[in-house]
Amino acid sequence: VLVVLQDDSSGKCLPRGGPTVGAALDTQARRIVRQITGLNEQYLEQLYTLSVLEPTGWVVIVAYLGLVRPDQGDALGPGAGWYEVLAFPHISPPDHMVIDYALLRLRAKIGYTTLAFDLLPPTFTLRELQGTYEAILDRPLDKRNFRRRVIAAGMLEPTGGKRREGSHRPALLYRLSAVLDRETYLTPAWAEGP
Amino acid sequence: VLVVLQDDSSGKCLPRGGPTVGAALDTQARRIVRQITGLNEQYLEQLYTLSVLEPTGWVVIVAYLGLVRPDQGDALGPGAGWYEVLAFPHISPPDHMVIDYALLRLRAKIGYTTLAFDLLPPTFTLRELQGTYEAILDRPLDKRNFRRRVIAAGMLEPTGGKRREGSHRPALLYRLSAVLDRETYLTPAWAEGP
DNA sequence: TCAAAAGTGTTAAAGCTACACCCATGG
DNA sequence: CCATGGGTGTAGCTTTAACACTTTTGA
Repeated sequence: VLVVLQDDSSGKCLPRGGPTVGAALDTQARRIVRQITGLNEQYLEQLYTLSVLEPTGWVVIVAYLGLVRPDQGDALGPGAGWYEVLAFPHISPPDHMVIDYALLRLRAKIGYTTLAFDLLPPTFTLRELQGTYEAILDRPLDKRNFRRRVIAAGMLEPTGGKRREGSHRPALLYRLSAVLDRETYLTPAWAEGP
Repeated sequence: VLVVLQDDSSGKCLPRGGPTVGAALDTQARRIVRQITGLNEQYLEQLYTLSVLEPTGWVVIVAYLGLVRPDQGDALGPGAGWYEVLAFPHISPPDHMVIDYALLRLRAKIGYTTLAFDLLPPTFTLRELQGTYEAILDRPLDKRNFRRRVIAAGMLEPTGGKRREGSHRPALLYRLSAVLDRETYLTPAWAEGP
């Protein structure tokens, strides 16, 4: 599990952007992701708003969590790089807390949502799905129990295709079932206007 | 379950206050609760930050959820009143969403935290505790299962006292066990400075 | 034929739900 | 002695965790 950090006057920090007049918060967050990282995030969720006492005065930061599919390219703009969340370089305490909290939320949320699918291509093998969960939770999962759970949850549809990749049995391909309900997400998904 | 609303130019709205320079967000939230309602909240948690397009331009609102013990008085300042969350008067869409979301979070969170105890006096009967859960969840709970669960969760300590109130068997009194861990709260509890 | 990952069932333990009666008290 | 709310146990069901072998393929 990697996180994007950018260069800062004194080290590394999370990508950050100033406000724009005339746009909703979520829109601004998407803009900042694109401008600073050049990435196309698959999912964006507001995390927490904190106030920080900086040399110039109090600053209010609205933190967001964005998920990026690794197969969508990982080229970053200048001054930015990917870092392991479990061993990232020294950053400011507020940024550190935001990352810790993002990981906490992500870990809790993949348990009752389909968030993990936002980190995979539209079609994938069960092993890839399990690998995504294992990377986020940072612990191994039992293959049989895992498969039984995701199938029982009705999240999967077989595409009918297979993928051969190596000298062994090919894996069946699945896609996320169309009948996911985002109502269990426990995050407000309200329209904020343009 | 009641919510405080105050008078607004065109109806009712959630208590709201402008920013103060030189204070952390949580501190400001506490100040606003005290100033507008005069209440002493037992618990305060940031809910969500939304941007709203008002006649004067975009406004960013950092919404908080505060819990108030009913036994701590319910006298409100002028222009404010208590309303049933399940049947409150017409309010603006953003305020409506904040209330809906607050109730959603509260309902989810009493399941894995000790939040309900913030709505009770330090010492209480099991029936009072169950009543708190039932009011929040808006459905009846089984007495035996409820008692078994809260006791198994190790949340309770008998005080040794009883409470007689009526022509029937007196109820044993409990307090919240000192060994609660707030680490399951899934909310960042970071220090923001003064 | 071998190596390597894909796929597949069962069993035991824990947790959850539903449900009915006796207990202590005041009037 | 009766009305009232306080307190208690059990049985069926569902969910979870642990665990090992067979299948298909390319080299």
